[in-house]
Amino acid sequence: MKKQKLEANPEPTRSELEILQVLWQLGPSTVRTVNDVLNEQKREVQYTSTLKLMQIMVDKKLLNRDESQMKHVYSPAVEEDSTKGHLLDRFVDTMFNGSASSLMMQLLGNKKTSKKELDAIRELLKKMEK
Amino acid sequence: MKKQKLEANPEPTRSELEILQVLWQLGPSTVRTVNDVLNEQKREVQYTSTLKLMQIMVDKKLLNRDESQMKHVYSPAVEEDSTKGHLLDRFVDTMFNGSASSLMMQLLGNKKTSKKELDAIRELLKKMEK
DNA sequence: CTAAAGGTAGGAAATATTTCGTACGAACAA
DNA sequence: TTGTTCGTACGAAATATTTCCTACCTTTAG
Repeated sequence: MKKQKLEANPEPTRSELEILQVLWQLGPSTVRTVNDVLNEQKREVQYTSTLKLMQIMVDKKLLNRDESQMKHVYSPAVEEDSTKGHLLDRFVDTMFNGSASSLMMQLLGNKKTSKKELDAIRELLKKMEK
Repeated sequence: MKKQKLEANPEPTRSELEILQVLWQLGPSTVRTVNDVLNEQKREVQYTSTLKLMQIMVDKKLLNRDESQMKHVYSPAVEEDSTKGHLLDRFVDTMFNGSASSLMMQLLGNKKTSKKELDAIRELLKKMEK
């Protein structure tokens, strides 16, 4: 890789997103912690792989790093809601031509969307009415 | 690339998805047609790049190719709904921990989701009741 | 017939992403 | 002190994705 595009908001890759999820959930954490969680919840991965990825993410401004301790402490540099919102937007755009209701149709057509989920969604819409 | 994972349903990459979109929309088409649409609607790309990608997609069983004519005619080998459904599932899983209503919240929090979209979604839910 | 236009095939290169080996320093237990 | 454990840094390799150059064939206009 010669040069990264130097975007204002570089999009996290899939693996980077996994790391962000962990940090959004746990708050500021060490590489060790993140790596443990990944191995528990996601997939097997070596410590140094996770380390490297998190270092890259600091370069990309996706994470902040507190180096005051020997064990560096990493925290998200991007907000959860806006990041997910942005990714969702792009997803809707590319997959459903920008139509949120098309996406809903897909969702509702899925067996995997439970009745409980549907009720929650109805609740949401009711609240929006007001 | 040594060996592709040989999955039953290889996931289309971003570029592959663009091509699938075109073919889902237009139906069976030549490389020339697909390439023209991509350059119009998406981004500048050389003819042979699109060709190569579509050839790869045939290998991956994402596309079918009719070689009976000199101008090969490509068509989707995967169904639009199930493909999008699958990708949506994974998206919900990785981004919203499997919660479709969380995704909805994001969507509703977005300015970009118009009133018209919301109405359409309500319609959908109403239909589901029955 | 000949040249130009347009098609496919194949491989190499460019780019992006992910993984990990190695080196080396600090902390800590014995 | 000494060696084991746990940390970071760096670079390279492995993998995946994307782009395009080159060769060569077929069709078509002249």
